[in-house]
Amino acid sequence: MNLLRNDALEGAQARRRAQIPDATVARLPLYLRALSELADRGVTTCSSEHVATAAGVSSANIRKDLSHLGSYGTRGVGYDVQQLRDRIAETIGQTHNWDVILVGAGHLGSALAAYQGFGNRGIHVAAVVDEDPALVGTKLGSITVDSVENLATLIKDNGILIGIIATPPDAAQSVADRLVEAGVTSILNFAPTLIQVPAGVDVRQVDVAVELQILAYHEQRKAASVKGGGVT
Amino acid sequence: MNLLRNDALEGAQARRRAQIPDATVARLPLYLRALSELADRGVTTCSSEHVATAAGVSSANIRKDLSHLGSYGTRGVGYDVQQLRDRIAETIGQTHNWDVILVGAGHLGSALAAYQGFGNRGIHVAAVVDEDPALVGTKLGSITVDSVENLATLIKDNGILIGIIATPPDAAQSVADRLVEAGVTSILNFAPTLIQVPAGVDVRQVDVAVELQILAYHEQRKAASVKGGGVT
DNA sequence: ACGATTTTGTGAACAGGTTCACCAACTCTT
DNA sequence: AAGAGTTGGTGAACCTGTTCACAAAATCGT
Repeated sequence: MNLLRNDALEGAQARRRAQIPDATVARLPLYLRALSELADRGVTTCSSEHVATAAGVSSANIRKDLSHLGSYGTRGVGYDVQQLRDRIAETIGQTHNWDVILVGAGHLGSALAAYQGFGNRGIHVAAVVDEDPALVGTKLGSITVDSVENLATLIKDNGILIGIIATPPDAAQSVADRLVEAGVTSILNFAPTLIQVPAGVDVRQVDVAVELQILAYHEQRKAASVKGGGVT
Repeated sequence: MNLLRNDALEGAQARRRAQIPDATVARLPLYLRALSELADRGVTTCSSEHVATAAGVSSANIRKDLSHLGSYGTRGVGYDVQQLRDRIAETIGQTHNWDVILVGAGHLGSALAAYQGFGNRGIHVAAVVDEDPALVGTKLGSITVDSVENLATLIKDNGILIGIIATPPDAAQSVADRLVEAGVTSILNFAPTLIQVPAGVDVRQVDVAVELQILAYHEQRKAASVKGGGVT
C-alpha cells in the first residue's frame, strides 16, 4: 500500500477503495452506535478501552478494526469521539439516508415499518408494498401500503437500491427476482428461504428460528453436561 | 478419538459431548430445513451435492460439517434423508419443543408471537409478557399477554430456559437481568443494546439496522467503484 | 467377477480473523 | 527538561473455518 501512494489525493482514494475485512464492516455500526451514545453523554474523548466496553469487543480488536480506516487516534490520549464518529459514518456510507423498500406488510412488515431508530442510523423505509388488496391503502405508521404491482415503479422513481423481504417463504424468491429486475442490488431476507440472485447482488439472511435453534443446541449441551457430570 | 474409545456406549457419549464447531452448529438448522423439504417432496436419498444446493453452501462444507456428527452416509450412494434428518434433529436438540418466553408485545413482539414455522422447528412461544397494562390480557394469536410481574413465575412454572427480548432499547438490560435471575440461560435480543449477562448465559443479538447498514456499506462501495472506474 | 463410476470421509493446504506483545507517540508531574 | 504513565498502531503468533484433493467404499454394467 505504501509503495503505490503517488500523492495525497490518490492516497485518500486508495484508502476509500481499500478492502475493509467483512468482520470489521459488521462491527463498525456497533462502534458508531457506541460513539453516538458517548457523544450524547457529552464525552468528547475516548480510549479504545472505552469503546471496547461500550461495544462489547476487545480493545485490541477495536484498534485493529480502526486501523483499517486510517490513523485517527492520538497515542497517550485516545480518540476524538466526534471525529471518529464522523469517520466511521463516512466509511459505512451514513452521510445520507438510504431509502429502502419493504415487501410484505404482515406482522413482521408492520413491525419493521414502525421500527424507531432506523432514522438516526441512516435507513429510511421509503416504500411498503403488499400483494393483499385488503392491505393496500392502509397506513403503516406514516407510510401508506402500496400495491406490489407498483414495485418496479417505486424502486426506479426513488432510486432505491436496498430491499427487505418480509413475506411468507413461498413468495420470497419471486419477490427477490422482481426486486433485482427493478434495480435493487442489496436484499435483507427475513423469509426462511434460500433465495437465488445474480452475481453482484448482496443478500443477508435473518432467520429467527435458526437463532433460537442455535440457542437450543447450547441449552441441550448445558443440560447434558450437568446430567452426565460433564466438563467441570 | 479412536484411541479413547473403550466401548460402544462410551463412544456414543463421547460423540454427543464432543465439541461441534460454532460455524457448523449455525448451519445445522439450515440443513435440517433443507432435508425436511426434500423429505416432503418424497426424496428418500440425497448426496452432499443435493443438500449443498438446497442449503446454499458447498458440498465439501456439508461433508465436513456432517463428519462432526459421525458417519451416516454411504459412499457411492449418499445419505438417507430421513435418517440424516433425525440425526441432525437429535444433535441440535430438536427431539422436543423448547418453550420460550417473549418479553415485549409491541409490533415486533406480536410479529414473533404470530410467526408461523416455529412449531415445526422445535420452538414454542409458551408465554408473552409486557409492561404496558393496556396490553396485558389481550390476545396475540392463541396466547394471552401476561403482566411482566409474572415473568419469574411463568419461567419457573414452565421450566423455560430461553427468553426473547423484544422491548425498547432502554428496557433491555433490566429485562435481561430479570430473565437470568428467574433461570433463563439463553437470550435472543432484538433490542439494539449490548446486554451484560453472567458467564454461562448465551446471548444472540439480532439488529435489523446493523444488517441494513452492512448492506449500505457494500452499496456505497459498488457506487464508488462505478464512479471511480474501480475494479473492472 | 471386475472395471468404471459415484460419492463419502478426511488429511492437508489455505484463508481470514483474533489476540498478543511491544514500540512509538503523546500528556503530566516535578 | 526529563522521567513516569498512558494509549494507539502494528507485526507476529495463534486459532478457526473453508476449500482442495484424494483414498476408501459402495453401486452398476457387462
